Amino acid sequence: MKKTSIKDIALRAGVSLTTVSIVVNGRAKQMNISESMTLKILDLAKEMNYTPNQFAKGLRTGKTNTIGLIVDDISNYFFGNLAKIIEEEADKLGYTVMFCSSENDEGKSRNLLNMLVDKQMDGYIIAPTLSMLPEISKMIKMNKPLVLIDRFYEHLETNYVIIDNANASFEGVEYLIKKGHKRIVLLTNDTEQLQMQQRLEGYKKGLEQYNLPWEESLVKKIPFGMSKSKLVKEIKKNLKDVEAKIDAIFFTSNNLGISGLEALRDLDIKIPEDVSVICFDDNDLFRLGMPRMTVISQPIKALAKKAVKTLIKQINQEQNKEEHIVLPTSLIERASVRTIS
Amino acid sequence: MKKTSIKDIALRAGVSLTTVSIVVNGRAKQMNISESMTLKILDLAKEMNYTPNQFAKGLRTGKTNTIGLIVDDISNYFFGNLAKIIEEEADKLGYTVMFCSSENDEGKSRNLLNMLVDKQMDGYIIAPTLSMLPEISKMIKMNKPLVLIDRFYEHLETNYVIIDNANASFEGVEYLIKKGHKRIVLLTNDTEQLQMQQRLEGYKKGLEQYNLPWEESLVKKIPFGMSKSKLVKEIKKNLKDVEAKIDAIFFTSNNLGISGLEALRDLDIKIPEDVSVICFDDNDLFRLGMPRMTVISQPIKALAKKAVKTLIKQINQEQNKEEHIVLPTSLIERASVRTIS
DNA sequence: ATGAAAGCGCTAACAG
DNA sequence: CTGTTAGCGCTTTCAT
Repeated sequence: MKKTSIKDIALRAGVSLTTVSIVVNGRAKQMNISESMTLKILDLAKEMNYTPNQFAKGLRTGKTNTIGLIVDDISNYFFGNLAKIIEEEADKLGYTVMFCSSENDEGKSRNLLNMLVDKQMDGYIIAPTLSMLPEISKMIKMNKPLVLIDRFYEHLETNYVIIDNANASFEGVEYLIKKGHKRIVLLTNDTEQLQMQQRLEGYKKGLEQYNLPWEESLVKKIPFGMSKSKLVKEIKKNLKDVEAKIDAIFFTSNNLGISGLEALRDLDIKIPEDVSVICFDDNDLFRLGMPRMTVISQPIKALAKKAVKTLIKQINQEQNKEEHIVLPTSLIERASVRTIS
Repeated sequence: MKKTSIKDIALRAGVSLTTVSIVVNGRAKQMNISESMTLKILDLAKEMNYTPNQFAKGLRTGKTNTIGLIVDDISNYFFGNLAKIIEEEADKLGYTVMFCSSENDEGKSRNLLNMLVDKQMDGYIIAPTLSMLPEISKMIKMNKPLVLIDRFYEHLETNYVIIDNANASFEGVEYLIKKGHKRIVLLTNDTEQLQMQQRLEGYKKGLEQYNLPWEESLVKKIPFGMSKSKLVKEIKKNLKDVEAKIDAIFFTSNNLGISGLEALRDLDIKIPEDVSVICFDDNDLFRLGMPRMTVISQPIKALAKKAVKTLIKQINQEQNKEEHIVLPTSLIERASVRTIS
């Protein structure tokens, strides 16, 4: 049982391919096809269970109605939710989404990109890793619709939608300081990625503004891309030597926070009695774990919606210059920070 | 700057399209193309940055090297991880994955299915909702490679890979009973989906085997597809009337467990002092929340791998009959169940 | 050992 | 108002 094609319909309707093509593409009216013929063809199409062959269509028109999405890790809370909403939004506009996880793997990232370009997505939403820069530049030169999300490259002219990382981080540190914390560990990743740099900036600025000394030893940089169990070990190692002399820890990501909690538990350090904790990103564990975490929450829904909207605008060539969208975060106060008097 | 095609290469190499096609598809040897020509073409292809046009290829061969994956919700812990591993495995075998979330929405599910079929995936991995049955039957009749995951239809001959739900649930109940619990609430979804039915069966069998009375009022069925906040409310409502007279609660899914914990906290019911708790599925909250949850963990990795393997086998027509794969779960003992003496 | 040509299903320019 | 035709890029059969 083969798929019915436009030809089959034309044959049975006794008209030409063109007529059928026009009708099934909903352009009967503007092409002045007779009502009766239109109806007849539509009926036939339904009866014969016609669906257009996307390859032929794509080959002909170059459009796929598909957008490619590359994130670090689809199983991660932040990206999973992002992906979900992007899919929902895209769906509303008649697009489907092809997801890929880059796994923060240099090689894989670039392959993915090439593969997606191969498959001729109509556009791309990408949480870029550093190694993607050459590929992404190339795509921009080729005029591929593209929006970066969560992070961007400083010297690349392109659409992006991100959060105000530096300010978010500043607010976190400020909050801790106002609660009387002085010695604050920033537990972050050892990466050049801009968003992490900016979170570090915000931390510095916070200390500065409140005349707290900058101490190199309080900034702990963990290598990127470790397995969960390794990460826990690494955090423990980093925490051990400062443990006794700190007031608070600021985890700069979801993953760091989750493994950080595990590490603290293993070390039998109590939150917030022994040390206050604040995390970037929110999730079920932070929301409901004990104690409930005070977090800096990203506007996931808004990020996703803006990204899709911007991309589609670009695809439809309704955009005249790059959009740089920076969304605010919100600090959600819960129970992981004590007051020091 | 247009994409280079096989034609461009042929032109510059001074040979025909055919020769180029053969070479770039790695069939030079078996077609006896001269070594020098092969090399020349390959070099040219690289230099000109050739990548095949997937539409043309697809149109011609009918293959896409893409598999479609439909899950309830990509942002859910279980499905997110499943999706990630499926993608990894597929990638190893040269396939890419197109994900969609069905949102458990009857209408959307069927649209998705049709859309994926439209896009001519080479095969499909589906966590089916009940409403998909007609579409899925149709696909099977059309001989589309297909494997169901997480659940299946009892009377449909098809590949599936699932866990032994009834036994998993039985083991959970047995564990509680052996710890001295007698009045066990099963908090589950109000759905016909087979896996939930089987979890109910397992619960019943557990009670039976240990001569505990079956009480209708201890089985709480929550409607499917609620928002998180509604779900919490609903669980609270269901728990209130039995609260004082129960020993333990068995949540039959990730989502129910998460919102269940929130509900219990709101009601100020302490785990495990006031009530013991056990959950289906594992996640960061269960693993690290307070108290750490005793759970029935699904072998996500194995499920994903088996699903991909089975599907690819079917795509390659190396399969002679349906595979029904049932994987065991494991009970992870943590701290949410007390011993009653 | 290589080339010519047909055709996959569809769209759009042009013709009538 | 509808039909004819060319061509998107690729693979494959058949011919040489």
